[in-house]
Amino acid sequence: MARNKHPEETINLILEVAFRLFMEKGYEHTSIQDIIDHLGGLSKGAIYHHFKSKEDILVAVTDRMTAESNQMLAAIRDRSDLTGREKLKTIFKESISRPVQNDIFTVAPDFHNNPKLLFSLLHETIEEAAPNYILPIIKQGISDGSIQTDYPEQLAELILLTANVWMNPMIFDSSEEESHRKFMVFSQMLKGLGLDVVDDEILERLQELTAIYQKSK
Amino acid sequence: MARNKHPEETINLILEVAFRLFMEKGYEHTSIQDIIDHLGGLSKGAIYHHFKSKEDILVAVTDRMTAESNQMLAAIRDRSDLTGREKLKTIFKESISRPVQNDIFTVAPDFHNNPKLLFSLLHETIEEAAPNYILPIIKQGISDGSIQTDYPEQLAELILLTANVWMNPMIFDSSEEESHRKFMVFSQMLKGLGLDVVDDEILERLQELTAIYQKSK
DNA sequence: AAATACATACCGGTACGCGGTATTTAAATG
DNA sequence: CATTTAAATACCGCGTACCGGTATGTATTT
Repeated sequence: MARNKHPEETINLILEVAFRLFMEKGYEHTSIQDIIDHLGGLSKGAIYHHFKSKEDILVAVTDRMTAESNQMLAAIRDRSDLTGREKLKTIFKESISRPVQNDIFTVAPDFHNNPKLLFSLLHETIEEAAPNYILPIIKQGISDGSIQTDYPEQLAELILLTANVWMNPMIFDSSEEESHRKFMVFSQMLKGLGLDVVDDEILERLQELTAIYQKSK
Repeated sequence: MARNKHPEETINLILEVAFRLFMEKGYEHTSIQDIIDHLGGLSKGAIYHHFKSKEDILVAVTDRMTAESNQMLAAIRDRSDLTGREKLKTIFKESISRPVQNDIFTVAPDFHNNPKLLFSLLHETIEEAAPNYILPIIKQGISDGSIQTDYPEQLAELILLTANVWMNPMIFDSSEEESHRKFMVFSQMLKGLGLDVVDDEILERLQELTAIYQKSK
């Protein structure tokens, strides 16, 4: 295949194909050859020119998956018109109406056979998203008096772990009712931790979303 | 090597070797040949006679890992001299003094390079341990009035997810101080969910254990 | 001319299949 | 009860297909 004047297109192609295959067959059951076969003429050399390993592709894929959501988190974090508590509330509303991974919901992936991808996401959640996005907001909330806690770091982790993993219907398949009950426990938990950020509007939107996901399966 | 009259001994040997290697080097970096080399003369044929795949060995290994802990949970669940809340309290005490996977703490495995094993454990926790052991106890607690909740299933899941995954120093490497802070948030969370089961004795033991784990690394 | 974007041929290692053999177990026979 | 026999089981180890990754070559762009 002829050399591409815009290599980023090649990179994007590789990532799109890899993403789709990782979702369909799982990371471990997707071979480099599988990816090549769906690249439309490109070869192994192309892949290993742009990525140094298969694992490197996985990291790039997960980065891509979380990029959109992270941008949203960063934007809210950097606003100056909201208290910490209001920012958290905004995040919950946003992540429900425009769910964490928009593309993903159309693919309906199966995390059950994708331990490596799941782990990658888990890692991203705890090591990146929690300290970089949620933690600053909680700290601000402590300063402006809208949040009370002695353990901001742990709170940030626990919130994201619960929200992004436990309540994630792609990871733990839940019926609409179960999802709702999880959310009730979640909001009760937050209240118990001094974070009263869930209102009725959020609750309604969540139920709608879960219904949509169920139908797409 | 001569044929063993008691094949279960061979199976046990394979599982013990596999367990150790999976812990030391991770599942993915342990080859079948590695296992064979530590089997004392047994061959590839022996392995594939008793197990149908490498993955099959992993499943058997994780089953073994959780068996001990599950026995403890079942024993407490079936006692008739305790309220639901007291049972939960007992479980926390037990799982701290004799931690979930006793062997593991002496091996100090690296879950960071073991996504498959981690996933296995996660799955076991949510799909088996929570509904079969914690849930009945919570339900009893509701009956005998020692626990109040409208969402017993979700509570069981959340408790175990938090305790077995988030607070697991093998999964999320924490300093002694961080572990302590996690535990404070955990107990605060339980309190907020209507489960006041953590006392000072439990707290002390946890700190001791974390210190031991830190030193063995 | 130098750097970049790919292609191709190749390497060591992997999980696993499979034909074959030795041993044990159980049933049939004397 | 003793012996033979048939079948099931435990194990061997080479062969195979495939895997991720590398080294090197070639065409295109800058």
